[in-house]
Amino acid sequence: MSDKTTILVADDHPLVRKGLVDIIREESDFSVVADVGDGETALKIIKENDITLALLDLDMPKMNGLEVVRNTNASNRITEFIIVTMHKDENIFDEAMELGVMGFVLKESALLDVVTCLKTVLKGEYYISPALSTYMMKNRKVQETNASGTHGIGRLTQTERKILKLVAEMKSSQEIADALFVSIRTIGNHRNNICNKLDVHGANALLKYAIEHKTML
Amino acid sequence: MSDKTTILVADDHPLVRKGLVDIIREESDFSVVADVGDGETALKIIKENDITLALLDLDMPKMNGLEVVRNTNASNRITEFIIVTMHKDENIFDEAMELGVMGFVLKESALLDVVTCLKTVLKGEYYISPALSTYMMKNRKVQETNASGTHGIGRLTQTERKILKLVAEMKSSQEIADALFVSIRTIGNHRNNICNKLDVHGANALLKYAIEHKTML
DNA sequence: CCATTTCTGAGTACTACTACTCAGATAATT
DNA sequence: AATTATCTGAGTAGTAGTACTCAGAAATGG
Repeated sequence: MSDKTTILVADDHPLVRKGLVDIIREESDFSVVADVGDGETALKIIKENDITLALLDLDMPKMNGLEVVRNTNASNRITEFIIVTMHKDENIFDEAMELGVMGFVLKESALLDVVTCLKTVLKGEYYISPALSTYMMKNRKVQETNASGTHGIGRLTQTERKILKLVAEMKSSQEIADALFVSIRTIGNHRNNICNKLDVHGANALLKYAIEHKTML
Repeated sequence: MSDKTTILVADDHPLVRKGLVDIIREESDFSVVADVGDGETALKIIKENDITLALLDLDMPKMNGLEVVRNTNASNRITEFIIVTMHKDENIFDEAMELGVMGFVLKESALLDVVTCLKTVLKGEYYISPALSTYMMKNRKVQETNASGTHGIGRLTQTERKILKLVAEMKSSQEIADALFVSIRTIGNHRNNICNKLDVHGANALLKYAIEHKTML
């Protein structure tokens, strides 16, 4: 046994998986110890073996890439995760960042970018596909606003924030009322108070606001 | 007179215009016969002269780049159009494609990419900034779905899909009506037809659906 | 003890969207 | 020439959410 970096590659598309494995094998420091085609198998291997880097496709049978991360996150993990995906979905990107995923690579990137990503993550740094830099900038901006400004969400009470979260999940007032065991009138009042505190107005104003700001809820 | 390719450059920002003209002048096959600062002048020159390629900024005084294209589209035109813009707006991109624009370049691209774009369009091929390839892929996917699948978005018409996109951007029916220059009743009917085709029902059903599926629009 | 905040519930008016029907104009297809 | 699809516009009814006011109960804090 050498001190090579152990890598797991998970992608349900054989051709893509082979491409990934081949390009990684060309690096002498790297050792692909497993390549699998679904999330469940990937999770099993990660839990039972000493995997340094796990390269996970987002769309996989049985368990997607993020679910794999979520299920290993609980225990003390030594594995770092890299998500590979075809789609630039901002919500998925946000969720991946929250889960501590260190690499996020689009399949439209060159294969060599994947190697760059692996090396970067191994150094403990983030590697995000350039095409997603927009999202990163957005989040940074959000955090700044959140830290400094008192205007908005910070002034909401606990109940109000809970309701706003449910609104962001596209629940109707009736559904929220049922979930919290209160009258729909109460929810209506809370929604109004929230609207006033956040200074949002007009049709579906809360729903729109909640969706746009759900990352800071 | 030689048989050089005649080019018009339109951009209201003098510095950008100079940069574009300079880089194009370095190509011996190309001849910049006019550089102007607003859409109206650009349109006039295109109509009265023999312009092969028109490089149009999107945001210009008096008449924007797409409006210039729209106004020359009617007559038998010999000019091919390339739109240059700062913003990645999917709707504008879609509209440009519908108008038959052959090139779409982001200002964040390298200047040399513009030359590549000009040469590509001259060959009769499309040139789209790589950063916008996502949008192109989306459209392709929609067409595939359109051909095969009967369930969902694929069955929507172009207008319906455009409206659904605007809904996903949280525009109200009134805003959409204004944007598309039609009655709000028309938008209402389209929304209803979309709801039926997608089999979604209830309050804000379309908005919820549009937001959840906006990646496939 | 009193004041404030928060949560709860209700009444009322208005607006936006959904749900349904109808219909004329246009363009493409058979 | 007739059919079909699409886009356009309108009418009408019902529902959800916004906007505003009022008010009682419980908890917090001076």
